[in-house]
Amino acid sequence: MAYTYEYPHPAVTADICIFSIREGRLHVLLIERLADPFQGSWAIPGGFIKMDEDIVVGAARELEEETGVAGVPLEQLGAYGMPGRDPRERVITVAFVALVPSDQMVLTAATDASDARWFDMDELPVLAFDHDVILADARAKLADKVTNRVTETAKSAFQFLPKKFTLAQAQAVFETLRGEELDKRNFRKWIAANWDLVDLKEKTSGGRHRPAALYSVDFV
Amino acid sequence: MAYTYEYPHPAVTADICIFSIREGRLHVLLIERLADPFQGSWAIPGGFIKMDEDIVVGAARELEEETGVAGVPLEQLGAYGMPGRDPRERVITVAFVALVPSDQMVLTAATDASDARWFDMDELPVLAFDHDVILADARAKLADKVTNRVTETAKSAFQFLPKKFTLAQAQAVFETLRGEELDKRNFRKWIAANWDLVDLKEKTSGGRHRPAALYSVDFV
DNA sequence: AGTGATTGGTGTCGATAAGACACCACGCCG
DNA sequence: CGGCGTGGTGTCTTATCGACACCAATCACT
Repeated sequence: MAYTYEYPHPAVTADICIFSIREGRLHVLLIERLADPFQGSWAIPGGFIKMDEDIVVGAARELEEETGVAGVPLEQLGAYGMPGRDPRERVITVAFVALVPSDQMVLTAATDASDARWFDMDELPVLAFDHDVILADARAKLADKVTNRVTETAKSAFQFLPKKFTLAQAQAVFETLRGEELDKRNFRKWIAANWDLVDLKEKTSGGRHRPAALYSVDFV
Repeated sequence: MAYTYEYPHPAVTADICIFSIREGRLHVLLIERLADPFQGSWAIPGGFIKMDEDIVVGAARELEEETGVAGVPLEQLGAYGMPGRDPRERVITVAFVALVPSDQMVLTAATDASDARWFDMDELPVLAFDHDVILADARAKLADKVTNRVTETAKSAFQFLPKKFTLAQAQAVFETLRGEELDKRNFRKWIAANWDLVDLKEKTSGGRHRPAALYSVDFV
């Protein structure tokens, strides 16, 4: 079956920059391209938009197909459409940013037969197409989102923490997401002011150091 | 001539929200649709992306074709692609925001035979497609851009002022762009801190009131 | 039991930005 | 010459941010 148009149409894809934290470091999920162009290169996962689905829905579908993760808030980054970015045909991609908990992802990436791997953001391979540019923009957007407002995206940050967590653990997560070190006292002021922390009146034990108080978060 | 693809492709357009100030009020340029769908409705100008041009280049081309204005910084707003937003076929549009000087526009809109009109943002007609949503997003983005940073877009604000202007004139322009009234003293502090104003040591005359000092801006 | 290592936990100060707010100055017109 | 209309100025409060240093509690080891 073929589709014919009076005028040329570009292909439109949705690419999703899927960030996670693994072993305390920011990672991004990339897939290895099995076919030309850029065969063997790594690329941001994504795929073609279907004709009957909204762009963000298509992005969510691709995300679920490729990782099994659903219900994640997706933030649109923008459209990238430089001619020649795909040597086969004109492809315009709409990029999204997602932040997903690492443990869900490990599971699915393992069962998924396709060649997908987490990459440390500081050890990226050469990327296909213009995905290096997109990923850099996505990295900046992620840091900005998590830094500033109490958005859905920022709430996802707490998925990297156990239900009961210490403030030091929380600080490590936000430092990783923001890509910079934070002052301990200033961070504690910030998190107390911006999130509804519940003091569980419990303490850690077992470390060869002073026990830490445990907290949980209440979302409004 | 026809173009055939193995899989269906959406059409991709660039729509440009062209803002200007006319008689002290924020206006947007809309065109009347001559053909179905939405024949007779007003719409944001835009058009199809060519296969060999970048999206922002296509947006600039459409802007110039429809208004004669070139060299204007375009800011991408995002992609809009809800299915059914165009009843004919699947159309994904990438929206841009432009701020152009009013006098250039009057000239071109007059020579342009197509039916284009400036609309006061407070007296908008019913719009075709989902252009009401896009325009609302564009309005917010415009206000944000002009408010905060010293960007190219913000520099365009000074195009609505004569080379020699009074601070009251400048305040009126920024109030219009931001959509809110500003405190006189705070505005003067802000503009002095953020822009390189040159005191021309001249004064207005002719008003039945105290003369105003004239300034010009030096861009860095 | 003592000591050192390790992480937990706390408060102040200064700079900066933003917003609220009121009065006199000056030229023109009548 | 008086009043109308716009021009022009400074202080205070508040909130936010970042820089910055010390003691506390537990554990491991001796």
